[in-house]
Amino acid sequence: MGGSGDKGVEAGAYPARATIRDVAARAGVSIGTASKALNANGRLKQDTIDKVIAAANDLGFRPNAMAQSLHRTRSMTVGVLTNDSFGRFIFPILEALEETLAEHGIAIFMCNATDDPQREQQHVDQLLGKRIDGLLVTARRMDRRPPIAVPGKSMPVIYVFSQTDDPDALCLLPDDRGGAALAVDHLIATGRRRVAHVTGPTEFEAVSLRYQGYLDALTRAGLSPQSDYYRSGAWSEAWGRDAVAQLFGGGIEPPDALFCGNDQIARGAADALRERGLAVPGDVAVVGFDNWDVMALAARPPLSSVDMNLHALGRAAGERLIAMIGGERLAGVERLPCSLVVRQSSGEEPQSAPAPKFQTNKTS
Amino acid sequence: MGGSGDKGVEAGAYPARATIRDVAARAGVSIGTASKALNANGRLKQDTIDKVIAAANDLGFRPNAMAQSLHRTRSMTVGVLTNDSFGRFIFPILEALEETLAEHGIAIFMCNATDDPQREQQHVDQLLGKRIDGLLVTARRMDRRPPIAVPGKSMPVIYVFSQTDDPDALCLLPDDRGGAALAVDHLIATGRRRVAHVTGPTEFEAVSLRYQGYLDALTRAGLSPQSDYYRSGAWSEAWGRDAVAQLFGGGIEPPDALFCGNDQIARGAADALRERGLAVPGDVAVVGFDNWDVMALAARPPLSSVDMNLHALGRAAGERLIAMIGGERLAGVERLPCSLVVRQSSGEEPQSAPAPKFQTNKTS
DNA sequence: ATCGCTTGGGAAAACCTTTTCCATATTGCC
DNA sequence: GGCAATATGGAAAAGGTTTTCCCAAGCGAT
Repeated sequence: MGGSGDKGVEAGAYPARATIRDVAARAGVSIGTASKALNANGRLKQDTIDKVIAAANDLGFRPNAMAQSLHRTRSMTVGVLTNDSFGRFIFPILEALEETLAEHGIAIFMCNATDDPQREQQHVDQLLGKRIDGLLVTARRMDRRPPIAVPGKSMPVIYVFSQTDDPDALCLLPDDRGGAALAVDHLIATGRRRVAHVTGPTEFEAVSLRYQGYLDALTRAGLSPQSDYYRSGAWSEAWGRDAVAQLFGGGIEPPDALFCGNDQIARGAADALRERGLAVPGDVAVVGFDNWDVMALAARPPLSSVDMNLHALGRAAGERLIAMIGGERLAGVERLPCSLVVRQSSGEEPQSAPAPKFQTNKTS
Repeated sequence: MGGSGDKGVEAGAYPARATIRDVAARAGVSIGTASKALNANGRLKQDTIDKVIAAANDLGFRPNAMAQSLHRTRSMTVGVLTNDSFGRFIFPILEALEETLAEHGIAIFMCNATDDPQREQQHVDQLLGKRIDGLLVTARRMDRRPPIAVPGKSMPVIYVFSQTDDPDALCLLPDDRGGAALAVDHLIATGRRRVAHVTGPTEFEAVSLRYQGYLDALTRAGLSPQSDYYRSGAWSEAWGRDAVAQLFGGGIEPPDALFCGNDQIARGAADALRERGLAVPGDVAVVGFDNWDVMALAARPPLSSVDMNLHALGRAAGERLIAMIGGERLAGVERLPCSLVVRQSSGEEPQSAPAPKFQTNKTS
C-alpha cells in the first residue's frame, strides 16, 4: 500500500494525490488508455486493463471529480441552505435528503446563513461558483422567505419545510391542516365532544393551518367550535400548564380533550392535569403535534401525537430535486401527509400493541 | 439582469452558465486579460478592468470553482462525516464548524454513514475524489471508532466529539471529568455534603469520566465517596425517577444533592423529588449535564447544568482543521473546558441575576 | 533618430480527465 | 505475398481558469 514516494515533500505539506498520469506511467500506457481502462470504455486488451487497474490500486488513485465535472454537464453536487440554524425539525429532513442523494452519487454542500441576508448571498455566490446542480432551501417556518436570487434561473431550487412567493419555485411542506384534522377526528371518534385547541403564537402559519384542521374535524362531526376552547400562547410546557389553568379553573365548561399545537404544550398540559387530579386520558384526552420522542415518550402518560413524517419529506425533496435536475419542471406548493401516532394519552386503555398509524390524504 | 440568450436551449434543460470566455468576448479582450481584471492581478488599464467587470456583471459570471481548484493546491472544501445520524449534540458543533470554515471561504461536504462501514467507505472514496482539503469525523460517543483509512495520509483528519486509536489523529472532546468536578464542587461549596451521582449506562466513556470528576471533587473536599450514592441506569427521565425512589425510599441515608449524568435524568429526578414532597433545592439540590435548554429550562425548577460548550468545540475543530490544512501537524486528544450554568435547582434562592459561569481549566 | 524602459495585453501552458479520431500492428483471406 | 479488416492503443482537443512569458507600442533620454 502507498507507493507514492515522498521525495521533495516540504515539511508539513501533504503529499500530492496520484493523478491518472501517474497511473498511466506506472502501467506503461498513455493517459487516454488508462482512462479507458478505468472506465471500461474503449476496446482494450484484458491484460492492459488489468495492468492499469493494478497500478491505480497501488497508487490509491481516485479520479479527480472536479476535473471530471469540468466536461460533464453535471457537478453531482447540490447545495443545502438553511436559514434558521439547523434545528431539530431540519435534522430528520437533512438525514433523509442526504440518504436519497447519496444513492444517486450526489454530494451535499451544507450552508447556514442564520438569517443574515448578506451571508446568505455570499453562500449562494459560493454555491454558484461550485456549479451545484440544484439548491435546497430550508428555513424557520414562521414567515414565507424571500426567494433566492439565482441569476438566469440556471438551476432548480426547492424550498422544503419553508415557503416562498416565487411562483416558479417548488415548496414542500407537511400537511399541517390534514394532520390536525387527523388528531381531532381521532379524539371525536373515541367519544370526546368538548375538544379544546391549545397552540402556539398566531404569527406562525402552522398555527392557523392546524387551527383550520381542528375546525374541519369539528365541522365534519357536526360539533360547533367554541371560541373559549381556542387558546394561543407560546410553544412551551409552561404555556401548556397555564392553558390548563385557564380551561379548568372554572368559568367555562371544562373540555374533555386537548389537541395541542406541539408536544411541549401537550406535555405541560398533561402534567398540569395530573397535578389537578384529573386523569389522562380518563378525564381528559391529550394529543400533541410533532411526535418528538423526547417529549412524547417522556410525558406521563406517553403522548399521542401527530407526526409530520419529516423523513419522508426529506426523501421527497431529494427525489423532486433529482427529477428537476433531470429536466422536469416542478413548481407550486406540495403538502405531504402527516400521521397520527396513538399512545396512552388519548387511548381508552394503555395499549401494548404497536401504535396504529393513520395517514392524511396526500394533497397536491 | 440576465442577458444570456436562450437560443438553442432544449425544453427542460437549464441554461449553461457564463464562462470567462463569454466575459472576455463581451468585453473585447482575451480570456487571460479578463482573468487578470477580475482578480486584480496583472497590470491593466483601469478602463479595461472596468469593461471586464461590467461584462461579468451583465452575464452574472461566477468563476467555476472546480476549474480554479484544478490548479490551485486547495479545493477549499472539507468533508464532514457523521457516523451517528445527526443528533442533537452534533448540531451545535456543526453550526460552529460551518461558521468558522465559511469565514475562510471553505465549504463543507456533508455525509452521513449511519454506522454502515460500507457506506462510510463509499463516502470517503467520494470525498477523496472531490479532493477535499481535510476531513472531520463525528460519531456517537460510546465507543472509540476505527480510524478512517485515508490512503497515503494525504490530508488531515480530525475526530470531534468522538475518539479513535490512530495516534496520528487529532481528537477533540469536551472535558467531561473537569465538567463533572465543576458541578460537584459547586454543590459542595453551597453546603451539600451527601452528594449522589445518578448517571447513564456504564458502557459510555463519558459516564466513567464524569464519575471520575465526581470522585475528584469529593476527594478534594475531604468527603469519602459512598458506593450507595453511585447509580447507573438509562439516559432517561424514567431512570431519574427510579433512582430517586431508590435513594429516598429508605434503607440508606438520603442524599442532600444529586449530580445527574444528563439533563433528562436530572429532570426526572426533580419531578420525583417534588412528588415526594421534597423541595428542590431546599431539601435536595440537583445538577444536570448537557445544559439542554429543552430539558433544563422546562424542568421545575429550572436545572443547573454542565454545558459542554459544543459551539466552542465546533469552532475549535474548524480552527484546528484550518491549521492542519496549512501544514501544522496536530495529534492526540484535546479536551475542551465545560462550564457550569447555575439555575434554581441548585441555588439557595431563586436567582434573577444572569447565571454565573465557571470554566474548567483547559487540559491538553 | 535610435536605444532602452515601461505599460498594456495577448498567447499558451498547466491543472486532470474524458472522448474522439487516428495510427499502427495484427490477423484473415484470397 | 498482398490486401482489407480488425484489434489495440496513442494523440489531441475540450472543459474553465490562472499564470507565466512574451510582444508591441509608447515614452523619455541621448
